[in-house]
Amino acid sequence: MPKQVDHEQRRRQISSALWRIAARRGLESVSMREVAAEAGMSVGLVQHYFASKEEMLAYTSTHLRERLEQRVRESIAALGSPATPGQRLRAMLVALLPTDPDSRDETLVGMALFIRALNDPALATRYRHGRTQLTTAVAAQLAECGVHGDGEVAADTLLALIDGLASDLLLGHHTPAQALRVLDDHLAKTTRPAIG
Amino acid sequence: MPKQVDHEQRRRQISSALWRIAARRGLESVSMREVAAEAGMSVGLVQHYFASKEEMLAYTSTHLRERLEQRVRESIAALGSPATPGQRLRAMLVALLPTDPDSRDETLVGMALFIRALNDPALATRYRHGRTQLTTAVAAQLAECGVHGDGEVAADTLLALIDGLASDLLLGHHTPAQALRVLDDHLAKTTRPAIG
DNA sequence: CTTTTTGCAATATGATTGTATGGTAACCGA
DNA sequence: TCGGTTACCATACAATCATATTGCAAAAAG
Repeated sequence: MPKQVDHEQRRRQISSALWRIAARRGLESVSMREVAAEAGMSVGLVQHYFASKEEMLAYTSTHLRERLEQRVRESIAALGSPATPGQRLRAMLVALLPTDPDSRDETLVGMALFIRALNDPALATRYRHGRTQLTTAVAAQLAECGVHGDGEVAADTLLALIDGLASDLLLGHHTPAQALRVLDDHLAKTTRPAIG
Repeated sequence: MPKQVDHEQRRRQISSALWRIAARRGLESVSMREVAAEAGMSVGLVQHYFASKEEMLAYTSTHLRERLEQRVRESIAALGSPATPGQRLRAMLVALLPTDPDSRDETLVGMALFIRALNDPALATRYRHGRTQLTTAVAAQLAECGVHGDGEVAADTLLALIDGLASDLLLGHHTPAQALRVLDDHLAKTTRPAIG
């Protein structure tokens, strides 16, 4: 057989082509042919790595999620070692916002896939688990900040706020600076009394 | 000609068929044939009232927006005449949340159309204007509550929160009761000191 | 050496898409 | 009553879709 190939890398390569198309022209423009062309390969090869379009979209969905988690980790790590819990919380939340072209594309496609998943119970369940994970992670950071009251409600509040700000950023209703102002304003009012 | 027909009513009827399909099986399942079948008419008749699919989607988008504004008005009106500014603000925000099957369907389709609009500059501009209108309206209600600080930031915070809560409701991460708890918690912390 | 197996492409298939066209029947204004 | 307009349907059309099939060349396995 021809030189052995890294399956996972090929899948990522195809998936990247997919969300480049989806980001530029929408999920509805994603077809086997378009993806193959963008990835610079034949339709048959795309089929070789993904049995169906559905499988390709599902893979992209988890791939995007992994990249998101990585961005969060990197954002926290970039703070350096002497960082306060409050700084880590903020870094985490900011990393969830689409503030540069790359994250903008990822968020845009992620939202399109999310909406799509709402009409499919199985997919929706996966997103629901992911969403619960996020709440848990944010609540943990909040606990380290020593906030008073129900940490889970506070975490859900923050994540809902982030989700809305993300939409506003994609729409162009906010600039990144404006979105950060809204976020910081909220953080100041809700966590500052406890952080001191 | 056959008995004169109310064009606007026909358009609404077709548009309703469209978002019934979109809510149940997603925007990607919306086709001329499906819409015609759901509306109980021929494809040709749908074409008679909408020159293109794009026009049909655009109409649905503004139709949904009108219904949203109407829900907000009704929600405020339902308070009765002796209502505090704080109650009016809350009624307005709650009306934006998908808390029953009908509003759930509308929000779901509205979000799908929103994501779609992000890849079309002209449509995005319309949504941006609508979003700005909302901020203005909420800021006005906030002003009546006599809040301190930047009313526009507070309004944008509230609307971003609502948007995120709407997503969480659609996903099933929150029940309506949970979403209201998050909203009320936030309102208490941000407006109560001023309302007294 | 064969003999598989594997990466990859070309093409076939049948369904579905948005839209265009041609028609029929009903009703209005003249 | 008659030309013209309108509501509506059936169907045709070319494009595009996801997927299945076939084939071939390269390299690993025997």
